Formats: sequence, structure tokens, C-alpha cells
Amino acid sequence: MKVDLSVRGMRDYFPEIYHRLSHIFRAWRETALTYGFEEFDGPVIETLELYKIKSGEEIVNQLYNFTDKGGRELALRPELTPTVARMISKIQNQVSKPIKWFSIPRCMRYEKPQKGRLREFFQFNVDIIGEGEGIADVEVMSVAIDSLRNLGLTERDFVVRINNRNFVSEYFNGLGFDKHKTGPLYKIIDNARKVSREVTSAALDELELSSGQRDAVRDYLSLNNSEDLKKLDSAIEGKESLLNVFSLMEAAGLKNYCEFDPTIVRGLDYYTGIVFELYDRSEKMRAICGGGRYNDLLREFSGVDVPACGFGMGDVVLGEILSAKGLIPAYKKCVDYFIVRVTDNEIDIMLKIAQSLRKRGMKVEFTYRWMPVKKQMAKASRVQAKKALILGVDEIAGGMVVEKDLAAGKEVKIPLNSLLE
RNA sequence: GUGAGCGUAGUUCAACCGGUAGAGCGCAAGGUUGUGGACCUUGUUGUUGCGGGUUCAAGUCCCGUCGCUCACCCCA
Repeated sequence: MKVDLSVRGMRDYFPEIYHRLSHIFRAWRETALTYGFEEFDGPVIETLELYKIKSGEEIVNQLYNFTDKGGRELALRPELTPTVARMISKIQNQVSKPIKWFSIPRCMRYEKPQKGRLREFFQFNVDIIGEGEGIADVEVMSVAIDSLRNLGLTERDFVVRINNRNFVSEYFNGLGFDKHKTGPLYKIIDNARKVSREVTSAALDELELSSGQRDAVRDYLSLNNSEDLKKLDSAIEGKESLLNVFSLMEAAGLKNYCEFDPTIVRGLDYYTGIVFELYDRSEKMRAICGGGRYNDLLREFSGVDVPACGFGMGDVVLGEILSAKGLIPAYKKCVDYFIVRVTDNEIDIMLKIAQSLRKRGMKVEFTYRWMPVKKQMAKASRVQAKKALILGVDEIAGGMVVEKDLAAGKEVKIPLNSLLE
């Protein structure tokens, strides 16, 4: 066995795999553009400092960092948001808001690879910067939904689970939760859907809540849809904004994709309003996409208050879902013409024909080394050529070429001139 | 970081209780001189991840190591 020099968690995009990837990229890009988002990108390498601002010192364990030859502490980007924030801070005074940007960056994270999670991945990033909550949140979620619809997924395949960070914190506010208990509590809530009731219950026991608090958590977790929300005490902050989102989603015709879900909290501290995650309905996989509103994050980078919301959607989980559902179109080379030369004397005329057809946008191939016609024909069908052009000595002499339709197996003689010019 | 499973031809995998490695696919050649896909024939490749141990004998058992996969942690 040869030594395998590939790097752990890194991916080799062989043509068939790359085809799948570009299929996804095309849908992402097309969709974002229809919403008027502009494409941008940042550097693959940023300072380590940039990531510490948002995520603290612990983040260093989870990213590819290194010291460059100039002694600078740098890292390969694990996500795009800090880059966005950094770039926005440079220009936010000069451009009109809202800023609507999207990107498909290649990102790296130093983690143990597992299902749906690799060290190298692409992430569709969509952000609206400089616009407060409301329709902007809905637009961002709509881009996420439509990009999946663009790939052939329907409301039967996936769902957007929505919550509001303010709603969660207000709900438990006033019930006397210790500050140090809210973090663990959110974690339990976040997990509640993924684990059994017993596990959740046991985890809550460890928090040693009062019976009133315990009931509040139970009631909270029993909220299943926006109807349950409506029945709630109207004083709870965040509730109206959630209901507003659902009504806007209905107006956009996307209501069937959306669900209120009390367990969507998202681990990140920087979310300040709407938070959402997209899941495969089978729930067998991790989230396809996650995002929300982060009104305070930009201040950490720029010192200026700029509200923002957005999401990130990775290619790995999505790719697996699409493959499982047979939604990746078959990979074909789709060569239009394969030119076959009977002897090696027809090289000049072959190249002439090839260039002329290529100028017309046709995909043209031929073998680089001469081989028996039989072999050349075999190559032609292997690349799934539509037609073979057979350059025979006699036909060329008479100004003609044999054109064979490879699917039908029929051939006709056509004038050489029709291929040239 | 923790735990489990797995590492055999280019690839997907096989080899009963330890007895010195096999198949499909692929690839190559041929099946009459200028016509493909299908089919048929023939051929092709291995330090069984690496190192050590037990044994008359190790792909198979044991230890270590590296790698892969999955789960936990975490998930920007």
C-alpha cells in the first residue's frame, strides 16, 4: 500500500463529488441573487484575535491556528461572521443600509470528523446588516427555505423551527432563577427535543429548581405551535415579534415550512432575537442550517450599534440529504461531438473542425493518440457523446463527413463545410 | 478530550474453530481489414495500515501505534 498523504478531515473533490457541490452552490447563489443579495468573500486567513472577540479563548482549541513567519498569530477561518463584522466596520458609514450580503466560503475547523461534520466545509452565509427585527428576519429565513426548494426539497422534507431569544429569557424572568442556572437551563431546553423525557427530567433535577420553576419549565416545553403562543400572557416580551414573524411568513406563502419550537435556543450567546434552525423532517440528521438575529455582535467589532441577522448553511448535511433523496442530478460529461479519425492523417482537419464547433459552444472531444476506430468509438460512448463525427479518407476527399447519432445508432453524411467557418 | 467498531488488490468487499489470499467492478488486450454501449475469452495488481508478541503456523489471537468511521463533548 502506498502511503496516504491526505490530511485528516480534508476532502478530495473528485469530479462526481464536485458536481454535487456545484449543484448546491448554484441553487444557493441563484436564490440569494433573486432576493437582491450581493455576493462577496473575505480572506481565508484572519488574525486569531478576531475569533477571540466573539468566542473567547476556548475557541482556539477548535480552529486551525498558527504563527506565521512574521510572528503573527493567525487562523484559518472557521466561519464567516467575524469576517463580515470586520469588513462591515470598515464601510458601514459609507453604504446605505440595509446591507444584504451572501457568500459561500470554504471554512476549516479543528474538530474530530464525524457524520455530517468535517474539518473542511463550505457554508452558505446570508446576512442583512443595518436592519432591525421584523421583515428582515423573514427575508433571511425565506432565502434559506427557497434555496432548499430550489434544490427540490419540499415542506414534506424539511421544517424551519423558530424561536425568539427574548421570549425565552422573558418567560423565565421573574421566576427567580439564579443567574448561574440559566445557562444550564438553556442547555437542557436546547437538548429536550433530542433526548428522552426522562433524561430532561433528570437533568432538571440536578438544577434543584423550586416547584414553581419546575412547572414553568414544563409549561414552557409544552408550547408546541404558534396557537399555544397566542394563548399566553401578552406581557411576555418577544411573543409579539414571534407572532409577527409567523404572520409575515404566512403572507409570503411559507407558513407550512415554519413551526414554533421552544427548544430552539442555540448555544451562542450573541443571539438577541429570532433564532431558527432548519431540520430534515426525519430528524435523523443534525441541523441543515442555523441562524438568527445578533444585534450586539457588530458593536464588539466596530463599536457601533448595527443590528443584523443571518444564517449559515453547510454543504455537508445538506449534501447527504439531497443524495439520500435522489435529488442530485446524474453526473454526465455530455460531450456533443466526439471526433473519430480513421487514419492519423486527418489530424489537421480534425483540429480545425473541433475548434470551429467549440467556437459555437459545442463540447468536443477526441482521442489524443490514434487508436483503432473501434477504440475511438468506445471512448465516444464512454464520455456519453451525443454524436460521433467519423473522418474517413474517402469522405474527406469528397468534402463529406460521417455524423453518427450514438443514441439512435444511425449515421448520415454531412458536408464538411457545414462544420467549418 | 472520552468511548466503541473497523483497517485485506485501483475500488467495493470475501476468507469456517488460527493452516501460508479470493471475487465483482475497474483497467488492458482480443472476438478479421473503417463503427461504440451488451456479451464472451484472456490478462492485470497485494510487505493483509505499521511495529512487536503468542504459536509448529497469524489477515485471523494479544499489546502498542497510526489511520478511518460512528457516538459523546462541542457546534461559531
